[in-house]
Amino acid sequence: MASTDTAARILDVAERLVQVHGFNGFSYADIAGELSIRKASIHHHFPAKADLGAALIARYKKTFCGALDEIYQSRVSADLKIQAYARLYTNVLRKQRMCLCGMLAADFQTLAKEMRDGVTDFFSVNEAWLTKVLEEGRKAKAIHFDGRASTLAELLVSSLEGAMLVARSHGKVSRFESVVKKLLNSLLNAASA
Amino acid sequence: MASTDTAARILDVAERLVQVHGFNGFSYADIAGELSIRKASIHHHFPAKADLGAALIARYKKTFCGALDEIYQSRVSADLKIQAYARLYTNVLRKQRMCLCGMLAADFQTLAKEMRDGVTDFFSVNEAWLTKVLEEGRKAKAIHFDGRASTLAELLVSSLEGAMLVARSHGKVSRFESVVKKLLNSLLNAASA
DNA sequence: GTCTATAGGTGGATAGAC
DNA sequence: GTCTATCCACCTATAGAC
Repeated sequence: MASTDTAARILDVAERLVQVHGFNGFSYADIAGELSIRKASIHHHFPAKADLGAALIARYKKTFCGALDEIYQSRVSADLKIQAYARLYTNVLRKQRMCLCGMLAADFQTLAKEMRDGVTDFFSVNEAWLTKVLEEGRKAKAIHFDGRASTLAELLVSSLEGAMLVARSHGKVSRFESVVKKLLNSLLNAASA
Repeated sequence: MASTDTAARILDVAERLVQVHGFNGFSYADIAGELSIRKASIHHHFPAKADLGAALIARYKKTFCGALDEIYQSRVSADLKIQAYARLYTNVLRKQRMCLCGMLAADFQTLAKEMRDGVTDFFSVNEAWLTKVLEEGRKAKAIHFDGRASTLAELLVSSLEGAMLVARSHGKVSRFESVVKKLLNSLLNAASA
């Protein structure tokens, strides 16, 4: 249907605008201009901007979780799974974008409750996935680390989001890549004390 | 003078607003309302919003660099200097704020050139300071790490900024603290391979 | 579903009196 | 230096024709 198609194209443009300019850095007029439609048409699909934002988060989360499932089901060692996880971030940065939810985390205090909950949940899902992979990897002796896997998972998410954030202001993907390489080497290959 | 005083109070309020809501998440009306002055008075001190933003960055950088100097001049070992550095971030987060320049890094694509340059320079200064401390610490055998100090410095800045960003959406300082503890333990106390 | 038209408000910014 | 008054562009959102 044209309806579904329009909604998807609106989400595509809005997603990029949020990832580049932030949730308060774009307007319905920007989307309308790019798609050569009227602002009112966007309101038909997403009555309020918060509705659009919530839909963006839901779709992004769904796509991201699909990628996580795919990585998890690939029968490779845990350290390769973590590397594949990091590549998800690299691919976003290559498009000169920030992670959608990382960007929304910056805008957090200005968001409607539904959007806030979506952002928080996105990070929780990521941390839960990493925690699982880390624990299994430690059990299988594929990776070595001390302490709680959940803390290490939180550290990985934090560091990857932060590396994207800072790298964007330097305009260098290479900087992100060297930092991530260092991060994974230090955290996952370090000999247990 | 009342002038200087007013300008400083404007910067105080604006700084908090940027750190909490982002550069595109507040207006001159918000500042005027809090200080019970008129918007025109703010324009007298800072004609355009970009002028206000540039002044915010300059002041923040100056304050931050002062703190860095103080830490550097304290005659403690490098690992304690790094810990003191991390506490600078913790103190910001305790006030329920994001690092000013971390927030502006999210808004980066929407900023005027002067502001962009200020943000980029803030990170460069931080990384240069950390690189110096790390190299001296390695030489003195106070800390141990492999590879280039500058890469580790970039990783530390990235991770601290990211940990603030994500912790804010969880509303927990304790999460930030445990992540930072893990980060410093893993990176600075790891046995050299 | 998409459009025109418009409401009702807020954004940053300026002119000029005091 | 601060104010009142105002400009105008833009914002989110809605009503109603097609």
